[in-house]
Amino acid sequence: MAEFLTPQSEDFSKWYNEIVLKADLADYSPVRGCMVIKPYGYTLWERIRDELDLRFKETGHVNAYFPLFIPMSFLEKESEHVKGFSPELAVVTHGGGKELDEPLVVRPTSETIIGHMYSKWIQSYRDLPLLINQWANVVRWEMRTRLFLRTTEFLWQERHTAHATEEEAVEETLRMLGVYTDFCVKEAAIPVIPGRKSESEKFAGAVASYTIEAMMKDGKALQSGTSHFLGQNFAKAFDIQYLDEKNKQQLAWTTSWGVSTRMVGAVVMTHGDDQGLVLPPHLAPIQVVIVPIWRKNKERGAVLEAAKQIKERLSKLVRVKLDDREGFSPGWKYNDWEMRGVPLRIEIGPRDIVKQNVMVARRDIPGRDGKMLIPMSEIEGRIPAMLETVQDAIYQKAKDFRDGNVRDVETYDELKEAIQTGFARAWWAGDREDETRVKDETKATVRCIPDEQPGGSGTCVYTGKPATEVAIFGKAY
RNA sequence: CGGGGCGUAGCGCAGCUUGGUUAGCGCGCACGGUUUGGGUCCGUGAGGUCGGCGGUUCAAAUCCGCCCGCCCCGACCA
Repeated sequence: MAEFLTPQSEDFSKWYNEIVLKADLADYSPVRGCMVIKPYGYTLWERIRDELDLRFKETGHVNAYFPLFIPMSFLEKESEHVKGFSPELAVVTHGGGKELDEPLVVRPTSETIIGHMYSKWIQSYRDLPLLINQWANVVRWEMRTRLFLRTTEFLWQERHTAHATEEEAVEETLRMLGVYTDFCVKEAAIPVIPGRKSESEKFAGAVASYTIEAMMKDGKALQSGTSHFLGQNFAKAFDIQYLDEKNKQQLAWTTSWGVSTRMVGAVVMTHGDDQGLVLPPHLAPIQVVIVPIWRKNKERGAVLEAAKQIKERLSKLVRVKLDDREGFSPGWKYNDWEMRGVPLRIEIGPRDIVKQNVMVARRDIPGRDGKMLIPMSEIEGRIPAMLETVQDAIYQKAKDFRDGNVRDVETYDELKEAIQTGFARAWWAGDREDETRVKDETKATVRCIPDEQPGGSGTCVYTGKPATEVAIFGKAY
């Protein structure tokens, strides 16, 4: 069989680029660093978006929209924030043919403009908490870009909240990390390690950043969502104050958190194989594809009719597509849909019609092993259940892979070895400078201080100092 | 910004070293037929400022100079 894709083992990076293009997720744009998200990729993003949005609304949030342009001076109000973002800002200096009095930045994130608005909207403790989410595009002028993983413009959701007390804001920050974790596990079938960001990795302007870290199939880490406790930093900068029950002015506590189109890349690199994408059934734009088969022209009508009926019956339950394209052999279609990661394929031909069966093939199990005959009368009962089986199976597979590539290490040498193929977990008591040195020496960074701690204490893998926490180290995207 | 690679049909490439017919090949695309249980076969056809500009030459895809763009690796980042 001819090779359609560079095998992952040969060049993972090349595999990724090829599959994103070939599966029609995205295409390069004429503008450097930007991408066009094609319908198939966008539908996948819509599925991610819808699932997250549902969860946001369940946790009491509403959607709104804030403008793309932000006055430059807003960014400058929070010193850490501007320091972090200024190297990657796109700045508009002209409008309507005239130079602007004040340059506008294209939002790299919206803490500042939302902070400004919140200060207007929040007067009393009765206005709190304020919980607003927006789905938007943002622009960060990155030096090096990759489809979905890091593009100059990307889509995301950013949710910004303001609270009366520190406890409530911290609770919100952590609660949402839980929501992201739940989404990743249940919908994207991606095992993640939730935890706290180290000093040097945290968000510009945050008191503390939290993250969910996922392991890609090449052993590298992908930060797949972040949640920030902003303390009163932005409340101070934007004067977000409220009157409490005792008629005293108080500064609010704010949080922000986001998930981006990078999640698409995470799905691709967590589940994909040498045949192409493997999409989790809960997010797959097409969950079941029906491929009709006929030998002679006179068989065509009956097969197509049966295929249509199956589609009709299934379409009430799942996202199903009938591939009735002419001029492509069934084998060609099998490969095509496998490349696109469709979780289940139903093959139906003359033999099946006689026996009232259909052949169902699982994307996650290649070849004959993944095929089974099921009676046509049972498809409504069996297909949705099989989708759940696939969903669970690919999660378990990803989790086994992840767990098999996280090593507990005690020495620096062991750490260096472990991060060649995955993550290292080690006692850690280093500061910002230690982190930088570790990065320079190993190319790996502290991905997070995981929520799940062994307890007790140990010796820091780098400094040798007593440590009370373990950290996850890995090479990152 | 440093290092590497590349730019010839929609995609992937050959041709360039050693300048010389009408610039080829595979895939894809269009049409006709054949076929379809794991990437069918045959035929016909459309499609090119050879990345751009300049130079050398009787003659440039090919040699020289400058520029532009893209991809990969590194420094920065969700």
